[in-house]
Amino acid sequence: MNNPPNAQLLKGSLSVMILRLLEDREQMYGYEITQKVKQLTAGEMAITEGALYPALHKLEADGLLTTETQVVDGRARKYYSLTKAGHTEAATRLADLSAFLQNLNAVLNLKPSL
Amino acid sequence: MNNPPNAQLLKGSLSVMILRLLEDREQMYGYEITQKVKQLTAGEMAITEGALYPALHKLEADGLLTTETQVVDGRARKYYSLTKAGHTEAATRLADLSAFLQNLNAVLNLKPSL
DNA sequence: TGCTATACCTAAGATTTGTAGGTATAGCAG
DNA sequence: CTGCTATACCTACAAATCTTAGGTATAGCA
Repeated sequence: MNNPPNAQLLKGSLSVMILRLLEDREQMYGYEITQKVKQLTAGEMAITEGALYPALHKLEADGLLTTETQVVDGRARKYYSLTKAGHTEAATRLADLSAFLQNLNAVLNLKPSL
Repeated sequence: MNNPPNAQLLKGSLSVMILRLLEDREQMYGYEITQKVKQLTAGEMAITEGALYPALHKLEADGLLTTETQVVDGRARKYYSLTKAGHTEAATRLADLSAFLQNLNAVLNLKPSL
């Protein structure tokens, strides 16, 4: 009933996913991000908290995210949202990722010169 | 005239690319792989030797590749080819990568529930 | 009382990669 | 013949990212 943990494929995509999710929803907290990713991938992809929280802290330290803590139902939530620099960076990284994936596909499909 | 080195996007794709290239060409040597990747991506992607050679050695140690050294034009070349286990592993990793990319796309495009 | 879900966090280690070197031959330009 | 570029291999160290494996705490249900 439990899907296997993520393979170690493609490290480096986590922060891009975080930025993209926050582009779309304006404000999210950590646990919500883990659940959203599970939902969007039908449970096939799971973000571990040991990766997520350090990544969020780094993005905040880099000035791309700001935080606001709220208490909901007796539990603390730390909401993250994009700064102006975060919006810019999100666009840049998505473009970079898109270019990378095109190149990756060019290598894996091996169309030319054959 | 020199393209910037690869961003740190998507670590973990190097060994998959190696396996895929060897699926297609049966036999390649290290330097040839770096040139092939440059060619396939119009110079946009460059595999560094500091990443490539350790990766090749690991794949060989894992029993996925075998080597054969030849001297061509006075220079030694170390040709790599897939073992039987290497062929199997190549197929597995390509399938895993494909699944991962679908999930990644599901997160980045954010279609459902909006 | 205990388990699950919610919600945050960190430390230690593994893995992968980039940077920065090193060695050596061949060939061409000056 | 000297120096530079291309070819062809390699390693060591550091940086970055992620997994594993914990820890803390509240709420709710069995």
